[in-house]
Amino acid sequence: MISLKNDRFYLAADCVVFTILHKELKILLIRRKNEPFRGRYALPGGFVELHENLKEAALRELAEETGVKNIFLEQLHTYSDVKRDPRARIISVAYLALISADDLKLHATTDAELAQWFSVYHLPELGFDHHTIVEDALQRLRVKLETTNIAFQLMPDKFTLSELQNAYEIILDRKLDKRNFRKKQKELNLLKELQESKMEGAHRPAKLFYFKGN
Amino acid sequence: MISLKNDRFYLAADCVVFTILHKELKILLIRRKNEPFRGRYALPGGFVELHENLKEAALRELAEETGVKNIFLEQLHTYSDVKRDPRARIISVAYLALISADDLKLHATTDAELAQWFSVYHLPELGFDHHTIVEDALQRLRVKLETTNIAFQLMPDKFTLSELQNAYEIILDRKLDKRNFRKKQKELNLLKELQESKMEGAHRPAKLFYFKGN
DNA sequence: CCAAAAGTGTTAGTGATACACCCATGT
DNA sequence: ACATGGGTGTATCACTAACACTTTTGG
Repeated sequence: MISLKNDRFYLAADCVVFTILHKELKILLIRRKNEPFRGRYALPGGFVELHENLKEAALRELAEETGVKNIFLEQLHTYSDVKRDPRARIISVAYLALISADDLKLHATTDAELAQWFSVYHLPELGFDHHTIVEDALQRLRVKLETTNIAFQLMPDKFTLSELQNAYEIILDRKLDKRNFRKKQKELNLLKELQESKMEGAHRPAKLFYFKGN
Repeated sequence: MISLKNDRFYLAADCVVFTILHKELKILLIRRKNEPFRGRYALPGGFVELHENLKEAALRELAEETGVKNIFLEQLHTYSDVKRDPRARIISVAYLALISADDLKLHATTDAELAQWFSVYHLPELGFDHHTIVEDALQRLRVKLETTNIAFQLMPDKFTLSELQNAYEIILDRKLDKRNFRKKQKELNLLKELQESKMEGAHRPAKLFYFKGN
């Protein structure tokens, strides 16, 4: 896309990709190579092409910029302020994306030099209206965490109950009660206990579970 | 808009306007004067213009097609299937709109001949993907009804508790317990009782309330 | 006095919260 | 034996659900 015209709309799909890494809730940002906001960070994303729908565009952009596939995507909101992009009339459809830190490592690519993970609590300055988008996404993530099974999108295939609880605590930014958390998980009946245990550190090994739905 | 080109995107804002009328949950549909789907019904809406954002476009279209102003609007979802409009690549951003049947009468306009209210349970065939949009909107309305104060957007300024309960029952499509409903409203403390009563029919007059927030 | 909708409390059940100790392991 | 995180049950509180009769009016 060399030059943008002022007699039409352009459509972009931008992704707020969350993961949990090093006990922090992180989002993926890309350092911009071009104007506007050259050198600043922004959400991964780009222009939708005429032959694809929005979700396809979001998946394609993510694959190109980060190498990630099979990612969980949910449409968040569409941003349309007339002046949100100085170049032209660009409408951005934002997606909430979740990925397990495990899956991440498998897909590192060449383009990855420009991509970087930031704690949501220590973001750099972002281009466009991307701060607003990130806030909306975080809010949505929290609501969904407490009302759906979305959390498992952030977990590896096998995980311990403490790891799961940690994920909740990190996202909600508050402590949860261990016994109540485990009781609830048992009642929800979404997890299947494995025979394996996770051995690490000088303490009792933790049982591993996987998400079986119901 | 005479002819549409195939080298670009067009943006539309479409509204699912709910109201409660004659004890039914209704949505507003417009009979199409032009191809495609000429003669069929479709959601009110139209093309976004370059100088306005999506919400402004939705409000403008509603005003033009129905004369309604000051309506409650919330962005619902963006629909982008490549083939959703046979003419060109048209992306539709759908809005959930709520209006009190009272406010409605005040704003009837000339264009209104083409606009008509239909029970959500007895819709005619709709053009485009508008059936999907309506279903999504209804689902969202129900969730919001139970988690926010959105219901008051559908009520007149003054209303009785029975009228409010009726609105809930009509939207959720199930009976609610009268005593529990009233107790909950009292606890929520969002209503202010007026001195007036509503006298109609051969029975005890009902106290009127208005929504004061908190 | 009859019909019709308004109005009003109590009880049981279910889910959320608060809280403290023993267990299995590595060093 | 000690340090570390894993694992477990019970009591209280808050919210939801079920349920029936009296009141006020117009006709």
